[in-house]
Amino acid sequence: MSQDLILKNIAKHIDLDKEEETFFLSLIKNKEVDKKTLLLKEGQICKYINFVNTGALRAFHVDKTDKEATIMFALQDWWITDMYCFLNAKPAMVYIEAIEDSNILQLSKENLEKLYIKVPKFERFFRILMQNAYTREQLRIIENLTLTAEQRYEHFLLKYPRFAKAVSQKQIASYLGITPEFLSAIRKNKTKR
Amino acid sequence: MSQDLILKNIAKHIDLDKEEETFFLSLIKNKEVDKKTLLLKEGQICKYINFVNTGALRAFHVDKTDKEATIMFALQDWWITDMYCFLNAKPAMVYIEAIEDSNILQLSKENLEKLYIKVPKFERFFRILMQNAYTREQLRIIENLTLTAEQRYEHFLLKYPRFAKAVSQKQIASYLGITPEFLSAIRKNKTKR
DNA sequence: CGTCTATTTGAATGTACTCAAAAGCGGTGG
DNA sequence: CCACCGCTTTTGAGTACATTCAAATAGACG
Repeated sequence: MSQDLILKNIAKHIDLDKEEETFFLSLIKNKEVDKKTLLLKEGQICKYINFVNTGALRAFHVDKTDKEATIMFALQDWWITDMYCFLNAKPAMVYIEAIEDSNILQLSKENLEKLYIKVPKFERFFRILMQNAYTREQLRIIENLTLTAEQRYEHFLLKYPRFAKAVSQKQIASYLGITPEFLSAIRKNKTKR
Repeated sequence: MSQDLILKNIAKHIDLDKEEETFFLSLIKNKEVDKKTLLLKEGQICKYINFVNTGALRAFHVDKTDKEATIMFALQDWWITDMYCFLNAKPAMVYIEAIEDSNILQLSKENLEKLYIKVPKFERFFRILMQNAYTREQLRIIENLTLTAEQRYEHFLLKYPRFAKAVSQKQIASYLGITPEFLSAIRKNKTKR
């Protein structure tokens, strides 16, 4: 339940003094969740941005035909939320699920606004976070547009070896935008060569 | 060559006083480009973030097999750059091209850093810009993962009617991640019904 | 141990691509 | 003003990539 990790995460981009650290921590809610718990369901208001202190989360969208699309995984030291709905206080389009027993640190929209007012440096912190998220997603789009499923799977393994170990094939398939059956076929072909 | 538009664009998210406006404008470079001019080529250092004052730009990636993937269009009042390379001073992965005669306002990385120091409110402005870009790309990924090409085309027309008028079918196809031939077939099917 | 879910396998199908060729369209120069 | 050029769009046939459905097998967990 230590809060070292989140402070270190913040220190990557901005410097806080003791008082600012204390204020920030006072705004954070600590939450223990078991594997398979849903932190957010479609249609709910997304109140929090979540920092993974320990464990792992997954954000996914479910369409009318019950097809899942994994939007992102978040392992230790990652931030995750349904950003659109968090920012605009709209009903969530995605589910966020614990894929392991996890310890999550939550920052609410209201507290984030307080934080921006009292410690404007956090504008910078979240700017950098958003920049990184944006460029990551942009790269993912390029890959989705130009690569075959097999190539995307290769890239995924190279870029996110931590994810590849932590999550099921079914979930990887839904991140890549293919069926579990086809991912299985891809893996079979790979070993054959 | 007026700078009203960019100031209005900024005023959507933060309030500047006269002095701050003047300082901001002093950092901006004005550029007129003809249709088909490349503002950025793959491999170059991406020095600027571009604001479209008049005209239209397109960012696209070209893979080993010469296949183009359009990353984004930017019409009047939009910001566009190769964000990853702009931020990290890396060689660009994308081309940015004028798809009409355009008037572009450019802000360099160095000047942006100056701006952050002298007018920290801009941290907020670009945070919001990045947030919006991020959530937009995330939505695009969900659509790419769950919808067929025809559905994606429908959404594109609904969401970006301005784009649909300004750009060629070939470019729309490369934004949707399909071949021009297949987009042509989709359009044929649509009218048939 | 039994149950539930994940993964694999294979056949049939559908979606989108490649290649080639024709038709359309816009700009440029004579 | 028209003829020509280059590029975009259309069309169609053949093919490749990826899905669906069903069933068998393997793993995880209480």
